[in-house]
Amino acid sequence: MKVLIVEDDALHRAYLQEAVRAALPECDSVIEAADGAEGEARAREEPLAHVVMDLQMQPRTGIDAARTIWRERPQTRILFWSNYADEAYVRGVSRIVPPGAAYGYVLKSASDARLHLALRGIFVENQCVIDGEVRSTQQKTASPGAGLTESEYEVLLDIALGLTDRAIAARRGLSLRSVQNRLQAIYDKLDVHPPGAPEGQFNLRGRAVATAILRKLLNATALDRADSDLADWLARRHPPG
Amino acid sequence: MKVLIVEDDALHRAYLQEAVRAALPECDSVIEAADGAEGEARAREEPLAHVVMDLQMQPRTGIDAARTIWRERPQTRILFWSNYADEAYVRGVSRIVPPGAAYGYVLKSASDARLHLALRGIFVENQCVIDGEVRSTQQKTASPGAGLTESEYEVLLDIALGLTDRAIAARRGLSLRSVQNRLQAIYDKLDVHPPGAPEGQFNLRGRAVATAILRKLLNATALDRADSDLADWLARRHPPG
DNA sequence: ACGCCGCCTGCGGGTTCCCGCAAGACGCGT
DNA sequence: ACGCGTCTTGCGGGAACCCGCAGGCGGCGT
Repeated sequence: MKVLIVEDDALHRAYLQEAVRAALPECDSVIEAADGAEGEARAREEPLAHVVMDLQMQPRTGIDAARTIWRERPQTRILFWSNYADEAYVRGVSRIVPPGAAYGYVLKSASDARLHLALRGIFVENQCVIDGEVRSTQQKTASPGAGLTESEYEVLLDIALGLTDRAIAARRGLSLRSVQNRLQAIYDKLDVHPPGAPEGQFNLRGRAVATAILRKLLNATALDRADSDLADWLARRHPPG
Repeated sequence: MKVLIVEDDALHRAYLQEAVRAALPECDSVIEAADGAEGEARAREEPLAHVVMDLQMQPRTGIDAARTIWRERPQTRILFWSNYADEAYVRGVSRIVPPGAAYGYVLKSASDARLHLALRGIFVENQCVIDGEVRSTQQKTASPGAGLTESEYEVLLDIALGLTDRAIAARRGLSLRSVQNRLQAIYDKLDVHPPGAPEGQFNLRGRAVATAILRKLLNATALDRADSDLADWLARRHPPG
């Protein structure tokens, strides 16, 4: 068995190397990559079916790398190893995992034992191993009470990018009023309406984005990706010239 | 000489311990703390004049800890050791460093040699040691051409929090129009005006926040702090009841 | 078929935002 | 004192936003 480690922090990389060798005696070769792009290249070179992946890397993130790896070989088993369980990350991962694939999500703050179990569970037993904390935020997004719909989440990204209602309507193929309906649903679910403060204190649109960021529903990398997508779409609509 | 290390990641803490012992043979005792609150406590217990401080910690950040340490003993020398050179962090540090104090800002991606030099420069030679990358973003904020004024930055935080123009005016003691002037200056400096896209594509207010985040001018922790400040202010204005 | 429920859509109006114009206020150099 | 630049404030209007109301679809249980 070969294992690929993609992680930009040298200390963490060394620690992972150690942990993999300890947990997987059947592993005869460990390959390291220091960022997303290098990780994709290594995975392409030789048939690697086992990857440990950091999420926050520059400029290509772990999600970017995982997406291309899974696109080429959906059976690859990937263990995501991250500092945070932000909803933005969890959503990002959920969106790209191929049907039936085994993967894992373990926090860097987890104990050696937890990491050990996850490595064996995913790479040997073909299970999905998700840290409890991650699992709970995962469930929050699915519950229909709170938790935004996928389409509401898209609109949330759009207002976070600073698009007008009209632009969102054009982009998502909706009427203006439908966009505003989604917005009201978002305001409602994010509980933006002033609790004790007088009316008119908040710009709901702005406040929604702020609370989304404060609740880790949005983060800088998610915004970054959304902004590139938007740039692409704009370029297609108004070809350069 | 005693040195205090405040860092939540165990691996990085161990690495720092090693680096301090290697660079400072005159250091006879190294004390460790795993978060901001513990760091403040340790610094208070014994007269510690030399601190290495991580910035991103939960729940009390390195900036929080440094502020209280410096408030009690302004002569303390602090080396900030962080993953990023986000303008939000750099601004946060600049705001709290006491006049004449020696401090440093080194990135975690720096080489052992750079860290070594910084440790000796700050703790022994009483110099300020700022990584080049950090220095350049520091200068960007000072140049009057680009770079937001302190007061513009405040207003930027306010709109990022979702306040209305009127609320900002009340909070900052300005007229409505002045707030809008600041906003226009922000829109101008952040280059929010549609480059090729047709007018009406963007909600300038929202777009300004988005580009500020994309350019690392704002980040989640800065927003978090601003939101607490806002909550305090609201509580003072509308006492609970 | 019928009613119910959810989502999409148009209309209307009250509020907020964006910004050009112009009149003070303050500091600063000559 | 004078002129100049920067900052502040008021006014006004066009655009965008927030949202209640009402009608039109499509699915689902009885």
